[in-house]
Amino acid sequence: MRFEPVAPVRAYERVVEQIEQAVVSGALKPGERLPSERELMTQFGVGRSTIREALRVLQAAEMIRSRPGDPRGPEVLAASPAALHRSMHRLARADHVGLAELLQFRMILDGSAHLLAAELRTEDDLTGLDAALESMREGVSRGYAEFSRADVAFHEVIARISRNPLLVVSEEVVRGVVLELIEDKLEHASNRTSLMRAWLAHHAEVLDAIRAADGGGAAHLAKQALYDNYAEYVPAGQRPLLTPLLQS
Amino acid sequence: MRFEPVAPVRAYERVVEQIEQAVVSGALKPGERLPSERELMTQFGVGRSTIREALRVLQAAEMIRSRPGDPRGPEVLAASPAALHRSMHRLARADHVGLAELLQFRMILDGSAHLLAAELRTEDDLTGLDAALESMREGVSRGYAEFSRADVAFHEVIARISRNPLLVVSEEVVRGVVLELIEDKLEHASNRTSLMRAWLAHHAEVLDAIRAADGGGAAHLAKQALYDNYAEYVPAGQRPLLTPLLQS
DNA sequence: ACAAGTACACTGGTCTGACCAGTAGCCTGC
DNA sequence: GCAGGCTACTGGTCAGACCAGTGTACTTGT
Repeated sequence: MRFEPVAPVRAYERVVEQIEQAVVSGALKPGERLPSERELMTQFGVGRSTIREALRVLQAAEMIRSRPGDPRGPEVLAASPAALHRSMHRLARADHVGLAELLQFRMILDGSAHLLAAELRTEDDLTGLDAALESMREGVSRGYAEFSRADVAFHEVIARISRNPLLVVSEEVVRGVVLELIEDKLEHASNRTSLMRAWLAHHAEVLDAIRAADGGGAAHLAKQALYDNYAEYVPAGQRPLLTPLLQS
Repeated sequence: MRFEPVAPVRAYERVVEQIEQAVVSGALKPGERLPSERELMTQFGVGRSTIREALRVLQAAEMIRSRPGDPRGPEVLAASPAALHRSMHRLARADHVGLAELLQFRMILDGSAHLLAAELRTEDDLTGLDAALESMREGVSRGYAEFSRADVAFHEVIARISRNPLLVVSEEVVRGVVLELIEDKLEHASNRTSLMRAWLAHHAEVLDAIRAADGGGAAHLAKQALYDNYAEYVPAGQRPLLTPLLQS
């Protein structure tokens, strides 16, 4: 017989627990309102600071939102990937996670997203991709910022077609962190126009593979493109981490 | 010229921002201590309730931990996947992320981890895997709980060999969430011994592929095993989401 | 009758001050 | 040298207060 160590349970944790339970059980649906802090304080039988700390925790988890002056009370929010985004972002910026690991992870996610997109795409999806590619083409002549935004939009369409929110969020986060790490180096790139043309050509190729429902081909193109574009920023000693992904 | 809507910035948010910045920039390393609440209150020039709400937010993000009575003050924690786990768990229990998406994501992660492991494994890694497999073999006769723990250990070794913390953490989190979702169904499985034997055989097969440095083979085996074991719990209509991943 | 404007009751955000139980380290007494 | 108590702190909680802001209901002007 072993005994478990007991942790003291704070009052605000009990409050969080009860409210969270009400939300995940569906007793409180998104859009509904919590009682005001002063009302909660009498219902739970604790002081207002305790209630407020509990609400802060729930607010940090994107479960509720409170606005000063609103007599209807704090609002229950729908589940959103924002909290996932934040915690993954924090983890990715921590130590032991360098550009090599991020790029490796992104190759995995991007490759899989392209594979799924090629297999699952509908006709509507294809027209959406056509439109995204078209605005990239326009973006070439309208400056790097515009082009970059169109590029992001293209990737988002791909991720959406794969119909997996986890994939979408993870890829978005990793892409953001990668760009943060190398944006200063990208700034100095002199031949940005030719880079944009190369990117455009690559996306056209990917779109062809997706249209042909060639999942393996699309995945390989995506991973190869990431490698070609970013591997130069990875320390040479770590590049062997990336090459195995290019084979499949 | 467009103007952005401005959101009122709360005092506690500024406090969170500054402390978080100090942590991610490395000015405050894990194990170090923050000043006491009363000291922070004078440094930031705000009241204690504001400081406490900020600390609650940071604590909910697993960045700090405070114990009453400790004169050294709140402790800065190392980056941990706990927050990621919580937010992914919450998202998984919400709509739009069901078992199908989780399993799909896990097939991607697990497959990639096995691929990388097969390509990057050293001799030491192989002996580690042999040991893990051996304790699984022992676990068969020592009950499901023991076997399950050895199974988890095996997966952790695989993930570690792939040398990518993001992959390790993501896989761990997704595996945990998947198990939570179906653990009640697994409880009732009558033929657990034969299930364990099948799992064991599969792991031996995977280990052979890794030993042979056959990345594609190991990845395919891993994904196929996940599909074989868990697809029955996925609604039939969503199973086509999983099959494309088995082809590569 | 209706629109515009105003008053009010209430919201969340913040501060102050207080009390409590508990801890870590010092400091005594042996 | 060491066991035991002492003390100055810690975080957890509560109570009460003030403020700027909001939504609503009511009043007012037309």
